[in-house]
Amino acid sequence: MQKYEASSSVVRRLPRYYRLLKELEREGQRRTSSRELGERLGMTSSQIRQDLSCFGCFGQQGRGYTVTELREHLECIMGLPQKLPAILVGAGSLGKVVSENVRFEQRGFRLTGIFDIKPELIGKELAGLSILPMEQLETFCAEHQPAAAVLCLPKESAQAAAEQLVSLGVRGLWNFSHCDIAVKGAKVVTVHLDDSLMTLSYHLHNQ
Amino acid sequence: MQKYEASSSVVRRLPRYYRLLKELEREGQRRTSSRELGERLGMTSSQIRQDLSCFGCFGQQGRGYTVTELREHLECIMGLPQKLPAILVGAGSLGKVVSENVRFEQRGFRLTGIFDIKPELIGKELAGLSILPMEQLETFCAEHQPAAAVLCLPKESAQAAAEQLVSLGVRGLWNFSHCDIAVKGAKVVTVHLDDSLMTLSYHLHNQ
DNA sequence: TAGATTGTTAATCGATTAACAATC
DNA sequence: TAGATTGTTAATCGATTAACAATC
Repeated sequence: MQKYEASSSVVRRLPRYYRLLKELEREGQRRTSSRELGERLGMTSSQIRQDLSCFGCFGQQGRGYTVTELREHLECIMGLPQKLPAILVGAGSLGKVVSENVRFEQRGFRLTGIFDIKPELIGKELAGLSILPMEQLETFCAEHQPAAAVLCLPKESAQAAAEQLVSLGVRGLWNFSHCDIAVKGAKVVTVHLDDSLMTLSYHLHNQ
Repeated sequence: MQKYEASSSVVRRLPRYYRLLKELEREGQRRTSSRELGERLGMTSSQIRQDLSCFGCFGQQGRGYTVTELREHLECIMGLPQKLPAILVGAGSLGKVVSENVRFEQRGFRLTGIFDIKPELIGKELAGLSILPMEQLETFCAEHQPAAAVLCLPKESAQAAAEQLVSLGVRGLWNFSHCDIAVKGAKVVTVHLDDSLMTLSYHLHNQ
């Protein structure tokens, strides 16, 4: 596994590049250039070349890039083929939508377990998995070694659950709880829907 | 309505400040300082003072900030009390969760209408509103003048719906469709769950 | 008064853009 | 060969951090 040196500004843009390349593939386009990519994304061709250069050389001077080839390279850079085992903690309405709507298999993960604390949810099926009680979390993790966990918990219990998960070997958290989480030894990516909506409010308020 | 000059880096941090201040209020704390805020958020006190200075002077030299006062200022800066009328377009599973879980009233908006194209959803209730058919969108907008719309549509129909909404007077779009949207005359804030998950994959893949 | 902390100006750092030699 | 476009180095721009006078 190759390691790269890229700033978080660069990493945040990789999925956009990936999305556009898949779109170009659907449109049947074979080759492209940093100029074309830049135009379609509303950014400079310089930035695209600069970003890609963090990871290697994927084009040909004078000829540009092969769409499929570049798309595959981006997939590998982001680790999408690895399909790391992941679990979902919290099977309420939000957890349900996330488990059913997010295409984990195409995004680097494989959902292998779903947990909730509520007795009435245990045994119900979600995304093809039977919801398990939190008491089984420890033995499940020992057996299946999930690398990541999706947190769909109320904010009061999120931090404690995060710490438990990390102690059980989880290295990445995708956090939907309405709070920030701080844990040592794991990467946390938080989705703050409320923050996103507030920035929209800001922009509408300030012209 | 006062206009401010703040970069998007600053705007993105405002909700975090706001969240922390509400937390401090819950903890019963009266006063705080840029040093304390910075420590709790893992950033420098300089940045916090610099960010706030885009909008005015909210502290006292030597004494810091009053928690509640600063929280109220942030609320006004982000326009949270304005409660702009907003509609939801697309009442599928994602739209359902968004309408039921997002606290629009505390985030600058008021949900006044929900629309879907599927006949079997029309008339059903969601977030206290009866789902309306898309055919009524135009007359509804003429009457209620929604300032914003939440888009929970498949990516194929998102762009066209966005354009229609903007032509009907909508000035802001909160986009959950799995695509980017480009419209003139409106602010678009897109929530790319897939992108967020891919950055987690990237970080786990690259150590 | 002495210590603390703001708001702001200056210095530094990092990210974006421009330029260009290499070469397809 | 001439035109196009990469990968990379240099220049510019913007954002973050440091420093400090003002003052509570």
